[in-house]
Amino acid sequence: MSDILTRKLRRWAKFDDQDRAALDRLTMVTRPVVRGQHLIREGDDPTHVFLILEGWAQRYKILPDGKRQIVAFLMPGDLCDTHVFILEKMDHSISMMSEGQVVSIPANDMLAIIENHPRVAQALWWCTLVDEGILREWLVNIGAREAYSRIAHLFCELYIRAGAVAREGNGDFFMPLTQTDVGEALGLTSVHVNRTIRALKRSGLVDAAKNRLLMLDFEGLKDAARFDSAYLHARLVPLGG
Amino acid sequence: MSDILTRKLRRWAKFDDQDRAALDRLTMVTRPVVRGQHLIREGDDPTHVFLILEGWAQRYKILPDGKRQIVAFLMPGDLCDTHVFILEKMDHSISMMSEGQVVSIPANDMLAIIENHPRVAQALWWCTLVDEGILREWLVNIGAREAYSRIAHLFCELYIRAGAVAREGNGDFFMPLTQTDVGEALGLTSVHVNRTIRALKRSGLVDAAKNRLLMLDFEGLKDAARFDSAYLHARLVPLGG
DNA sequence: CGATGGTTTGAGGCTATTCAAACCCAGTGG
DNA sequence: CCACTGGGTTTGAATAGCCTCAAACCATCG
Repeated sequence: MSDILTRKLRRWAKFDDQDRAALDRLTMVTRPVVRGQHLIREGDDPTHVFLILEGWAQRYKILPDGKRQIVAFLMPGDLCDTHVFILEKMDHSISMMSEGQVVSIPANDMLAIIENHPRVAQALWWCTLVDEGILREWLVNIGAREAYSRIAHLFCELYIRAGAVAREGNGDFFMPLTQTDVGEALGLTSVHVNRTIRALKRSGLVDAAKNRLLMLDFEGLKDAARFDSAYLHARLVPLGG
Repeated sequence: MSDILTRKLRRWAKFDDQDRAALDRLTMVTRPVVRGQHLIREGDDPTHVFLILEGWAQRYKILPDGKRQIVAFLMPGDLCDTHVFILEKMDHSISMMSEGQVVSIPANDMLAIIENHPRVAQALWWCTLVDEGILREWLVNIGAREAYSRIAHLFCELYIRAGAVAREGNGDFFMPLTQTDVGEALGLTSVHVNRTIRALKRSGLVDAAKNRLLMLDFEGLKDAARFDSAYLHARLVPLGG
């Protein structure tokens, strides 16, 4: 189960046995985490990189007036800030949205693998670029789409990133977001998110249960969102197994 | 003038003569560009990295319905997508907002310098991280602030990034954005941007002329924006000379 | 001097917010 | 086993912020 990183990175680079071994060594010591637990906080001095093995996390900032803006969702296989330890201080926080398992990788180990395993370094670059692409698309989503398509777009992205497209036939997948979370990610109030999600349900596009989202009509949802998965780059090709 | 990159990167790493020489070699051949000219377009296969020497550029995406969302402003010293050539296809376009000078750096030269000059590589990483931080802050800005403080926030960022804080005593600096640009960057209509900017003027915080912004009360503007420059990291320390 | 691109202004309408309360469900403890 | 609690969802009514459409204005430029 903890070779999830290798499996993810392998999409973007051919690794030899040494690469794989080095990656495996990183992910030896896992640590259970509970819902709400912080991996790191704004203002902290980052000394470790986190790898999510199980569960979802959120990256967010808090404004002086108490408002919260979520700027990313992290799911199994995602690395938090591969190179953030270059900076002095975290400018945001990361907390778990569900229970799960994570690995804390010391900065030095990370640096070492980057120096000694160019193919791994390249794959990590790739991840960073994809993350940046997601950030840009979020900007487009919040800046240029209205609530209905905005929420639809987020659901499409999460569906694909969670790898649920090909895996589970029925379209039901783990998605531990509250409506408040959705609002804080998309710049909407939870009240409006509620009303809009029911509109999506009424249209027969999705349904929801606690911690689960049910894709009833993925094509319809993509339509509503004007969703174009190009920005996720190769992510959407799971090539299962 | 074309040592602007070296000067910028020097903030984050100590270079030796070879580092400096390698950087200088990159920026030998400059190319004049006019306002509106594209450096690269969505869908293109990126083979070069661009360095802006003079003038401002914008990074943007176009939606199916024709709406445009600007996701970044680039100014002298900024590199466009240091590693984007790892990806197959551009997922956005970059065009000049004013005339200027740029350098096109072949991907291979870029790769070579990263491999052979670890200090330069590290400084480039730093730039990428800062760019990502800016992207996150834009998300917060669009998602969680109302028009008045949102525009104020953008102006604060541009003022600092343009290096105008310390340099020009009077607070007047080059800023080639139309009100439409501001709107497309912040998720507002140009009409509303117009009204809001006049409100900022009425409050005595800024004034504007063609291609110029005049900071009348930077402290007041920061207040209005709840601006905290931490996300720009070391950028704001110009250490002139 | 007309053309063009950008700014300004007005009026009306819609989207999303605010505030407030009710509701539902799962977990907890008496 | 039922009352209680707390987090999350749902609903309503009133309002604010921002948008749409439309037109006028202004400066610059060939």
